Amino acid sequence: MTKHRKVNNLLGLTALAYLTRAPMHAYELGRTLRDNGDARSVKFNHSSLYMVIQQLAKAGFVAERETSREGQRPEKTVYAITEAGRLELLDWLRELIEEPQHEYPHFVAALSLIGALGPDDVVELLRRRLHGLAAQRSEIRDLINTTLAGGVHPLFLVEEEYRLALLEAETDFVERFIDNIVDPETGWGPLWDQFHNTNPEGNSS
Amino acid sequence: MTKHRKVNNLLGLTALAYLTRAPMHAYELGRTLRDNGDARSVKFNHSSLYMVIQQLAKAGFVAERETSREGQRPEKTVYAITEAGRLELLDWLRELIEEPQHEYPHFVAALSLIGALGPDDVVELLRRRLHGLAAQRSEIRDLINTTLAGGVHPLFLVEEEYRLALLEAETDFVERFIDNIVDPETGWGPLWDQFHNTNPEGNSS
DNA sequence: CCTGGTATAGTCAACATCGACTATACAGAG
DNA sequence: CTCTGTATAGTCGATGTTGACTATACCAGG
Repeated sequence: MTKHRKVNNLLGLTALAYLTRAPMHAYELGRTLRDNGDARSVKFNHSSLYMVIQQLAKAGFVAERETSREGQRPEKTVYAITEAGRLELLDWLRELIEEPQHEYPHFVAALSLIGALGPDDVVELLRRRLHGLAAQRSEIRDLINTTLAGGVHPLFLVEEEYRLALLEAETDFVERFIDNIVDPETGWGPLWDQFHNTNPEGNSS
Repeated sequence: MTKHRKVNNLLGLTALAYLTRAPMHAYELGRTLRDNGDARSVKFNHSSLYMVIQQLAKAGFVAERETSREGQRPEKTVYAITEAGRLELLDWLRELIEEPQHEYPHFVAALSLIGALGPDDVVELLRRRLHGLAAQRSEIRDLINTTLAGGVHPLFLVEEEYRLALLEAETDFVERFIDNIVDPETGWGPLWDQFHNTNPEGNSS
């Protein structure tokens, strides 16, 4: 049933997690997040961070600790997590792990409208996608290998392993899909072509 | 390189696709979308639709065709796709299929912060997730079976097949993850526990 | 005949997001 | 010693998204 959270932005979750380690100001949080590579897992936008922290403060999950300035630089406001914030973090994390969410990946949307393109066109595009997928996979594999080589426990790489698993599944899917289209015996090509030509807009119904 | 599109909302893409079949007004579009089951593939919100159509109109991808009213009901404005809109639709679809996008699923965010919870807790939550995943999978399988039984070509179900493939991959991943935690020989449990107790906030660095 | 639920059709204001901008400090190139 | 690029720290405004609201029509149950 996915609760209505006062702050409903995963950047907020990440902020709470970091603030349990130590009070920080917004910019520092952003930097840590980037350096830690968590920007790969959570959509991170510099200005969103300031907004999210305001929201967290308004909701009582973090509290302003002190504001200071060094020289002529802009003032910085340090925030600390509150007890309510700790509870929210744990509750939210538990929910995210416990309940699979219905999400809307771009590729799903594209697939649902794929009839608007012709089969030859699609096969070519899917082949290019396979290259992209291979690139992403090897990028992740490199990341994992070099990180593990640095002595980090695999627990801290689960999110990358997960991503990798999904990319592999997608690759398999795309390969099967291509086969389904081009198979000279049972391929969907001819039928699709026919449909596409009499009905060049596509999408079912 | 993902172009900056004037309308950057997949609901807009879907709207364009539907409008290639026939001019429609906003509400009708929404209904068709729901009845067609495309609301499962694209995040659909009643009021977003009106906004998106305005955007499409402003960008010149659709044009107001006529406005009419029946009885005392609100006026309805019928929109038709333009030539620019047709081109945009094809170009956009091609891009979505050709280039895998980096996305940010909720579960990835949760995994990246999972150290904030203890291993026993996590195992329990993951087991519950497995149930949820199984439910989602069988829901999709039912949908596919009944639709195919209705004589619909599998091409119009690729998006559900894709979703199913991802859910299966996720299931495998979660099962492996649980094993990695609980394995009495090599399991991460003890180490994780230790880490979690000396450092109850979690997250690497 | 009245009432509740739902389909029709759309608007609106609150809130969220994101790119662009401001402004200082500082290190290195030339 | 000036110039340029980058790190620091944050604000602002345009745009997007969402839930809640308005208002009519229509059908079924009691």
